[in-house]
Amino acid sequence: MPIRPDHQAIREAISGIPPGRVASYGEIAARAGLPGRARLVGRVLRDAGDAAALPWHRVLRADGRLAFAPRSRDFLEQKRRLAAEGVSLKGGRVDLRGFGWQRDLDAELWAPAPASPVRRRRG
DNA sequence: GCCCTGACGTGAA
DNA sequence: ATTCACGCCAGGG
Repeated sequence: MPIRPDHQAIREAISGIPPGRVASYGEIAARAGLPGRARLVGRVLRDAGDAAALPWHRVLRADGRLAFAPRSRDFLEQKRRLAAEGVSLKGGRVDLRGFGWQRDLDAELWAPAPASPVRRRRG
């Protein structure tokens, strides 16, 4: 069985998603050093199956929707596991601004304006 | 090798 | 919000 550095990197990236947070396929691919290879991430997960101790439920599409058909067994299972970590779906999607692992730049800028001006020198 | 199908992403209409 | 067209590329037939 030839080694698959790519797959390994992807599995590691997935393992790194903290509980209660989620990441998109593309994000994982990028973190694994494989930008643009979102589909490969899906492939790896399919191959891995439920047996692998990977937090597969924390991986979803870039728009916050789960990758499975809304009434499929897998969809429900993923939804259940996410709920168990406090991640909920609203309108069938997860709010990436709240649960995303690497929140995007817009989100950063949107960040609640510091209630108090940042580092005021002693106030 | 060619064609089709994907646990995808993005931009345009 | 939806649909479409592409880009991507590993596998299966």
